[in-house]
Amino acid sequence: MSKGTQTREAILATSADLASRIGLQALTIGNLATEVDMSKSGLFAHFGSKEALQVETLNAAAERFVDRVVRPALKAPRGEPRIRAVFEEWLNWGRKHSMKGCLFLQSTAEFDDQPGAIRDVLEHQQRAWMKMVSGAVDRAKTEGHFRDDVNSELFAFEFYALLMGYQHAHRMMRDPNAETFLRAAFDRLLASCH
Amino acid sequence: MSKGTQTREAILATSADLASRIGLQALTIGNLATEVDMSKSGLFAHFGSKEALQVETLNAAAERFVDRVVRPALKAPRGEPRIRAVFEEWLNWGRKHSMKGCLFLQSTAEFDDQPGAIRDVLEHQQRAWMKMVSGAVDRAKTEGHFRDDVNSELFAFEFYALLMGYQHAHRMMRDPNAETFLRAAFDRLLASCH
DNA sequence: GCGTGGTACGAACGATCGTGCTATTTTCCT
DNA sequence: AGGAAAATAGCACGATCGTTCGTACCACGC
Repeated sequence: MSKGTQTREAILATSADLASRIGLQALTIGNLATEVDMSKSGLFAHFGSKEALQVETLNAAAERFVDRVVRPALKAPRGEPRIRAVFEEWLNWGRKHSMKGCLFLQSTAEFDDQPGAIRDVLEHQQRAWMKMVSGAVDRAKTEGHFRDDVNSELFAFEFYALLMGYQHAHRMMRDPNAETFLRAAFDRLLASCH
Repeated sequence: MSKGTQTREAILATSADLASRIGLQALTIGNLATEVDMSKSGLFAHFGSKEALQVETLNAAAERFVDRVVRPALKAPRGEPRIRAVFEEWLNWGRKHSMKGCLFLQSTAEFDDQPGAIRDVLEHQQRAWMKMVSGAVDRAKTEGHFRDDVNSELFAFEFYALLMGYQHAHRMMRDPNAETFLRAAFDRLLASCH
């Protein structure tokens, strides 16, 4: 790996980190440069514009998300087990970034009202994620794990809602029961599909 | 009402409006002053600091929220009807601010990682809201609408999660089924309490 | 091992940030 | 109606924003 792409990846990792704490808008080239111990201009040269930096931060983070959440879950058998695996991997991933919050949820809230390249990337990512979940539900139906009349898109909606609710309870309210509640609600959701 | 508090309220209304679009951090005294057609310094004099402006924006918005969502719902009979009323009023309130997003959900995502006065205010508001919901559930239990073993805090968790999920589906994904999904999930939640 | 191109830096730009000060205007009470 | 008080504006400040430019360095293929 050339020196260029090497520092580039280091920048993007730190950027995702910082952005998930302070937000993708509040991220500035100056404080990011300080964080990675580079000059503003040296860092800037890698991306050409702040918006490009933001977009690439999201894309790089999404790649890592797929690597650490989606891909591992694919090792579970199709259908319901895989859905449970996605759920567990997501939780694990959240624990790793222990207290740093989810960049996607944060950015989504920030940019849902601001048309532009960033919003477009986010919407595309979210759509892929939702499709992945509803696809897994469809498979669970054909495998016979779920009833035939289960609405897979509705499932994805509720599933995503629970994850958002968990983040809120965990990070904003510091509710020690957050995970317990999440699991209870998730179990109830699964049970409703049998 | 004196001139001062009058412009002050106008500022706070516009501020909540603007903040719910671009975020509470991205809100600047300059663009807010332009929006309300005042000078930067004239506006600034009302609050003394940006943080105070942000805090008061949240508090003023919370007052309006109580006026337009919580208070009207109190006219419904205690218990389950009131819970349904809160749900409907929340949806109505969202429709009024048609496409402007929820300031509280947005700000919560922005500040859940940033200790300070703003986070404190948000946490306090969220806690009051959750307590209001779980309190209504408790009442529904004593009224006999809900089973005795319903966990009111878990209900509040799921309820809030659904509202967040709806906002996400509606605003980020522009999903035309968002409301349908929300209602279906809410009905399922209620049904699980009978 | 040398040259070339990719990589990083320092300085500077105009703009805007939040925040003071000092006038000036407007409101409100007697 | 007049005068104190409140409200608003004007101007300036240091800091920082994203971005540009010229230049130095360092890596790496020949």
